[in-house]
Amino acid sequence: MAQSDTVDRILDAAEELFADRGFSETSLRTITSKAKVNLAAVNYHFGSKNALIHAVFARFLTPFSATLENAFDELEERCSGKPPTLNQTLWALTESAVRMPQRNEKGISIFMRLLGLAYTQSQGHLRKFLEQEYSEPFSRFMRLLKEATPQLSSVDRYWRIQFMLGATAFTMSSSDALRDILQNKLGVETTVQEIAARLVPFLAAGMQAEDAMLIPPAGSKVSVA
Amino acid sequence: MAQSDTVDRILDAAEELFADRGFSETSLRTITSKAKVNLAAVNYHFGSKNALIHAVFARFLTPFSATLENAFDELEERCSGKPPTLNQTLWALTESAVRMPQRNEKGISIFMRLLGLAYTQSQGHLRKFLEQEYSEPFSRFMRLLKEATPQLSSVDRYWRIQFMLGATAFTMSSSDALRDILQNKLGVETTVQEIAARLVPFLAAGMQAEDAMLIPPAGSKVSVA
DNA sequence: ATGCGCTTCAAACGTATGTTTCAAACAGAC
DNA sequence: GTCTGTTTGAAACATACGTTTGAAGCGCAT
Repeated sequence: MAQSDTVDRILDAAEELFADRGFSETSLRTITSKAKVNLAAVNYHFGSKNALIHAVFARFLTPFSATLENAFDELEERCSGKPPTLNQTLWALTESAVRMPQRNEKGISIFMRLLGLAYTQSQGHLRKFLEQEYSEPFSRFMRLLKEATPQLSSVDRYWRIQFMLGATAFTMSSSDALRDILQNKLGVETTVQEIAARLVPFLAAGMQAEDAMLIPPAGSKVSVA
Repeated sequence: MAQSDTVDRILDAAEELFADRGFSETSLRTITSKAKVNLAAVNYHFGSKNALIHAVFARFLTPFSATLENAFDELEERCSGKPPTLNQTLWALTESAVRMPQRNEKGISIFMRLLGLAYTQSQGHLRKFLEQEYSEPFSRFMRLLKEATPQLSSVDRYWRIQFMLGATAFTMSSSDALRDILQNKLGVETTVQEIAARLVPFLAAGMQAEDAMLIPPAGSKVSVA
């Protein structure tokens, strides 16, 4: 090993194990054992377990962030002034995720699962890290969404964006389990790309839903057609 | 304390702490300290930490399950034979959740957050427990959804239901935080009921979206209107 | 008052975790 | 070959966890 692939082996093992079980549920000993490196190597190369978690995210988020910026650049250029549509914006995001160079066949699935975990499990340090490092493409995505849905009030748009994030993060964070269930129940194989392809129309339709009743039916009975 | 409110104090503390941080991240010592009971009380009254987790879920899921069954009964009776619409079904669920008697003002938020955790964090034992104990109302909800969306394929419906669950669980699980952000950014007050009122149309629209492309546009460029 | 379940309590147990230590192994420059 | 800075190795460290223990406390029927 010329200049030590220890770091990469640790990152590979950690990435997969984190995606499988979450962060607190994955011990350094499990990681180093899977990576076939010494236990102390993690603290030697990364400093701490939290720093390792950051490194795992940085390794795929940094190139993804760049890819995404390029996709947004192309999109805005192609639209030459006119704001891109909602579908275009969502697809730009999806394509960037799907087309990321993957280390292995599970790459995109792990990628999504980690993103979901980042949202649902982040205990402070990770959230801070992600906000500080990757706020720019996130802000840009928000701006594009705003321009693509001028008919929405700020409040409506705010909540619907939350709904979109929720559906995405939640689905992706357990997509392996969900895929297994589907496989057993209906005998259908599903790729992450197909899930994404189903998700985008769902999100776009929800985002552009007619503004319905703001207050639920007064009585305890439901009477909405 | 006539017949010991220790059990309830433990359940209250555990419920809130679990919702805040997740299961592995919440220690029995934190729970018993917040509940102001002895550490051994958990194992004495519940047997184990996993059993405590089950008890926390059972305490709110059992009455909710009953409320939901009633709501579905009423709904189907009112429709007298005809399958209820998607909106009606979603509203029945929403109303049941919102109208559940809450132990405190954070009740519904904790309720949702725990449901989200159950989905994303469940390490086997919890999932098994929930599937065994509450499969009936869940199946019934699924059946109603199926009848309300006959135009969807089984696979499409399956994934869109996951999207709905995700948007709901995710949004509700952090609705306190999200409400605060909205309050600060746009100066708007929002109740959980209003969030639900915005969520249902979003979900209904997504659920009934036109079946769009199943495979993303072939080239690297996005070209969907 | 006594005895009997049930509950609480402080303390300990065994195990697992993240982290540190320090000597050994190693690679490359001279 | 020898030295030097870097990386690995086995072992230990301190801490936190879930769980168990056995004595003390309590309410209550007798």
